Amino acid sequence: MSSPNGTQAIDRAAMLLAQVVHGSEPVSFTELTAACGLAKSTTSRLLMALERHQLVRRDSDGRFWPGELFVRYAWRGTAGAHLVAVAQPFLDQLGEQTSETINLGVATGGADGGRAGRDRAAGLANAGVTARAGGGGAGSDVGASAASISAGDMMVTQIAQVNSRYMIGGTNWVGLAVPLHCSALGKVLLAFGGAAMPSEPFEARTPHTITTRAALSAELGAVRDRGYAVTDEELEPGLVAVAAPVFAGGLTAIAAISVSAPASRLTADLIPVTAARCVAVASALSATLGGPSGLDRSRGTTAA
Amino acid sequence: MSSPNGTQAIDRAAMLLAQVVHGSEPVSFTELTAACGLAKSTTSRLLMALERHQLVRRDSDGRFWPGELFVRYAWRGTAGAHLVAVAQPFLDQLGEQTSETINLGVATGGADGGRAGRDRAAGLANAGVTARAGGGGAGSDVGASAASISAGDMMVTQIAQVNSRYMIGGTNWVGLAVPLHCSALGKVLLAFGGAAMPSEPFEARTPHTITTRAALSAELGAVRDRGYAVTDEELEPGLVAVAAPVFAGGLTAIAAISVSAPASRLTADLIPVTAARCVAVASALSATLGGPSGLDRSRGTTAA
DNA sequence: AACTAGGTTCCGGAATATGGAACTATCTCC
DNA sequence: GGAGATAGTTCCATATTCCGGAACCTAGTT
Repeated sequence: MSSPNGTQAIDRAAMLLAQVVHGSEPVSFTELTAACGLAKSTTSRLLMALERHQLVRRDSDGRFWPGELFVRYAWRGTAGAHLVAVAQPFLDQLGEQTSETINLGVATGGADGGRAGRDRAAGLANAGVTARAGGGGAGSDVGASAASISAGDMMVTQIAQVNSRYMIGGTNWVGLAVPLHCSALGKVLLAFGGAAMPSEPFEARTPHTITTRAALSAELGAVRDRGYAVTDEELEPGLVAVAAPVFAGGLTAIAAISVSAPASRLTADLIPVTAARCVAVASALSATLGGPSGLDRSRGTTAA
Repeated sequence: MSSPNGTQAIDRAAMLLAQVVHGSEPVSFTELTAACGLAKSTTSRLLMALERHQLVRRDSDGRFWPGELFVRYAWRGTAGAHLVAVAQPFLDQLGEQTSETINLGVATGGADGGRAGRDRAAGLANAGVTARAGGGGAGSDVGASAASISAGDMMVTQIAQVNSRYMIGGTNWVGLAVPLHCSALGKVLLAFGGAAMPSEPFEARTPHTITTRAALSAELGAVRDRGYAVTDEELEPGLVAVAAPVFAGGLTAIAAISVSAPASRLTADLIPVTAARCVAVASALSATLGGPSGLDRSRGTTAA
């Protein structure tokens, strides 16, 4: 009835799995039965099967975490490539809409920089919690002294690109890292928690570059309000760009999507509509990645 | 018969999923039916169910990749914490065996450093391949110019710890980053591809610190041969440590586990046996994460 | 146009998953 | 310390759900 596909068991198991992987908190057996509306016995059987296959893991409190298969995948080093693969159709779509250069960027660098830094930060922040899972010995000191690491600023690296259809447009920027304070991608990551504030002084790439922390903070507030960032000849003379954040189920942006064009084409009147398209596409990607769509970040738990 | 648990469908689906996530290459439908020994119709039904739930993804060639749920998880930022959680029981075990300070370390930092750097590197290296998945527009330039990013050396950051049982032992090093060339964790990461070679000159932390690239290269060769690294008062006078690599299904170490002690306790005669324990535990963790156990890295595909 | 490869849909049959109830283990409160 | 509540697993008869062979479809090849 509910599954006209002949895959009821798998649909249910996948539902459980999604619940476990989705939430940042570990989930209890009872919460899962309730959330998925399954009988206790069924839930138990399914979860034990998932655990057997390392798709979920149980801590000593009996709560469920994403299993070893997920951890392995995350550390395998292919997640970056897969983000590009997942994002590509979205970037293509934006490219078709705008005809301009589209980029996907992530934070990198810093002494404890980029994704590594955020992983580590999250790891350390949660370590007090997660250590409990160990069950046994001395894990209690874990979690102290996390904040002291920092030197060298983060940058934003462009990891995928769709080329402009015009003859004048962005060259190939894939692999290129640029400062956060003067790029649209960077401003978005800063505004939405995807990167740490760089240290002063800010390099003045052009006469329009924002060079003070106060001015940048104000700008980031505006970015949060609008939901997108703009750089108007702040990185390179004649280059205008807009960017919007990509989320993956968390509160912080994991990446950003930008549209870049010569100032002569991306004029002031065109910026809002272009930015809106950029935001829409970034939101769609976020939704695909399980994040809250756009700026509508409010829900707590999933209902039945 | 095969599944005495009443979860045949899920066992089979999990088997398919493991095949897809395990391999670094995308897997074709036919390969999956063969590898799992299932009927075409069954495989088709199961895979469609998995795809519906974003557990696998199909590219334009019809081959299967890990799904959005995995990508989302990997970028959610909790993978670091979960590595700690998964590793903790192993670290505890090693702590009980040795009574000394145990650490789990990962590479961080560098201008394109740590995990971020490796993700990016992998992403860029594979982008030519994965971009095809996009189906549509201009992805062909993607993949060029990857190698040019580097400035500032990587370090190794300790992300979990088990304390020594002795009164004299390691203080809390969680969150602390140390140079690669003079730490056992760092040497292991360097030897097994988990970190990039630092630039000269190497800081001489003690009179025993290795300070030349040639000497370090030779040492790393020895580390690869032995399967573990030793630092004998090279980081701090009186501090001796051994470390072994952790793999997660790839060729490069994702982390390392170390045993640290005062030189007076971890004497030359004790080093081999302690190192052997460290290697055994690191291999066990690698196995849990799906990596080849220890140094025995040879198999290609999984058999039936 | 016929053939092959790769994959999906259909359908009857029966193996398999289901869920209520019984059971065990752990807390909590009196 | 015993009764009761809470959390989760095992059991078992039932029929629902999944299985797999065969037909079918779509592209690419000769």
